[in-house]
Amino acid sequence: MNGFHYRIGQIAEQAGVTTRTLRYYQELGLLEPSGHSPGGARRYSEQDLTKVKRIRELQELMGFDLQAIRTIVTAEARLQQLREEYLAGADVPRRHEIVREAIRINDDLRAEVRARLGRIRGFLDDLNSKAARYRRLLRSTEPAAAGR
Amino acid sequence: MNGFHYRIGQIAEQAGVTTRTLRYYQELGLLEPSGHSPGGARRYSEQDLTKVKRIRELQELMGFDLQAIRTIVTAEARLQQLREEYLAGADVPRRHEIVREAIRINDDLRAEVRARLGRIRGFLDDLNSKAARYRRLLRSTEPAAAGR
DNA sequence: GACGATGTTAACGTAAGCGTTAAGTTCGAG
DNA sequence: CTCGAACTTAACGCTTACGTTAACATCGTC
Repeated sequence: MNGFHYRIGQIAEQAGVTTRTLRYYQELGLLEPSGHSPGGARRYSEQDLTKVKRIRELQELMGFDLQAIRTIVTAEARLQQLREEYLAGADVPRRHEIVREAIRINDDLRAEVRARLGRIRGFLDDLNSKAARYRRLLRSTEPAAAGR
Repeated sequence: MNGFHYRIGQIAEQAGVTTRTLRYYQELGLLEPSGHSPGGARRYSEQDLTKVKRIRELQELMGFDLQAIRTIVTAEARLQQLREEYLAGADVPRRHEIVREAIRINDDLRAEVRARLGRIRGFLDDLNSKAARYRRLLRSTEPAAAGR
């Protein structure tokens, strides 16, 4: 059902990384390919591609190292696992446990993202007021120029 | 007038870095101490501390490497130089040139910061909708619970 | 079934950003 | 003037996140 027909080179290109990077992520336990060819070559799914892009986002936008990212994606994989258990009709206490953990991880991450967002906003505000100052300075040396 | 009485260890502590980091920044031409003691020890000013913090912000918030940061802080140092020339009564075309360059650098940086801000916002939106889904999932398995 | 493109593992290499150590010098309080 | 804390340069070390190369296997198209 869930197809995994993509080769490593294709996923690498789509994600904007190299094949080395994908193998390295696997080494770290960050991203296991969804399947393998008869001969043993890695085969990836579209979900895998999404995961790679997510890892990159966490790296570039949040500046996390791969160990921290592993914690996050592991938690998310657990939720995926829950969905399967859920569909298979797992016992309720177990479901609760996993969802609560997912919520906790998600909330932590959200808090960090929000904090970062705030800091960047402040940084941008600084830049904006600097920009205004620069332009005032420019106008003050060029007082008689009308709009063009 | 402009005092530079701080020792490297004090600045390092204030900025949350080590002395090694400050010396490394100097190696890279990122931050020259404002002065020296008679014996040759580095002496920093409060402005220097501000610069260090700025470098750290560009590193942590924007993910720039130190080479890119060097370009930015160099441009800002040029503006500082302008102020001195300005006060000394430099010729107008030169002032224009430098201010325009400062504006260009500032605008480029602002564009990058805004882009990053947008991406992080999108990322946060994703997390928020995920959070909502998780909580719905939790409520669906716990239908009869009132507020506690 | 040939064969070029693409894949495999294993190993060493590399750049950035400092950490650490060594061996000596200077600072400043008493 | 002394003496411990803080500084100096110089050099090698270390971690992360891959890049690169070698030597070989497999894929899939003709």
